[in-house]
Amino acid sequence: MRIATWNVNSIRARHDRIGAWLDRSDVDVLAIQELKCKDSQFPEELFTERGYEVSYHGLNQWNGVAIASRVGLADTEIGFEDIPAFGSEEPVVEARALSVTCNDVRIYSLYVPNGRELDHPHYAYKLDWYKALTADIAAQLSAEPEKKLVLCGDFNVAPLDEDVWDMAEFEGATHISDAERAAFDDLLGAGLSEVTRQFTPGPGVYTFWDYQKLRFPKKQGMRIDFQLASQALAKTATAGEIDREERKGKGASDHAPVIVDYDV
DNA sequence: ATGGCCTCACTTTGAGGA
Repeated sequence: MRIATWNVNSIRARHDRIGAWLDRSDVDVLAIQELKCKDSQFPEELFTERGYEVSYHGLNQWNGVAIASRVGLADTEIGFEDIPAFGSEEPVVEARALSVTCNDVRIYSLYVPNGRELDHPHYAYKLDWYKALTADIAAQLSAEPEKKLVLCGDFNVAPLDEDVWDMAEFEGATHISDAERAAFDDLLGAGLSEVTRQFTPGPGVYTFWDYQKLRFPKKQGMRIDFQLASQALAKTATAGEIDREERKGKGASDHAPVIVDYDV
């Protein structure tokens, strides 16, 4: 079973590139983040024409998550237990989490909040979001230790110093702070292993390159997109890759697809 | 040439991204 995660940065702007990528990537399941559209604008035919079922959740021009599968797709859940809301006036639960079951594997598509600045309310929201997600996953794996489950997504944390091109550039910035890295580690502590790094070792290996300042040609990126699998699933991982070819050329997303093959 | 972006919307500037 071949599973990919990809922050596409607008499913409408990326429509043709996503179709071409599906045609050549041979993935069974694709977890998508940053749809940047509401449900009524979602291009279902992009997936159904290729034999994929698809579940999606988009509220407006921000965020949005989906999962497409050609090996079955059941029990769609939007959000997770006690998912935090954001906003001071009228807090809103954003479209950042969706899960489905494909071929007996519970699969999540997650778009973790960015955090913006260390002293911004969005940063506290990001940490709260991690905490609630960790509690939900820990409860599931505690109740069912052999459950096959994988969190796919844009985690908006660079767990290691080598996951950014220059730590000096990130002094005082989000994505590399101790609290964010601790939140990511705590999530792993719920019973998950990050399965992509073993197949794509660094340094200098990234999943995101900013559109600005020629970050991609200069090889200045960040590793922030991952697959976190429960032990029962992680032990079946046989191969993985970051498709940085997909970052090339006009009209690319700023994130590359991250693919893992599981022997299930 | 020593800086260089992209997407969306009640667009023609501002917000958000990371």
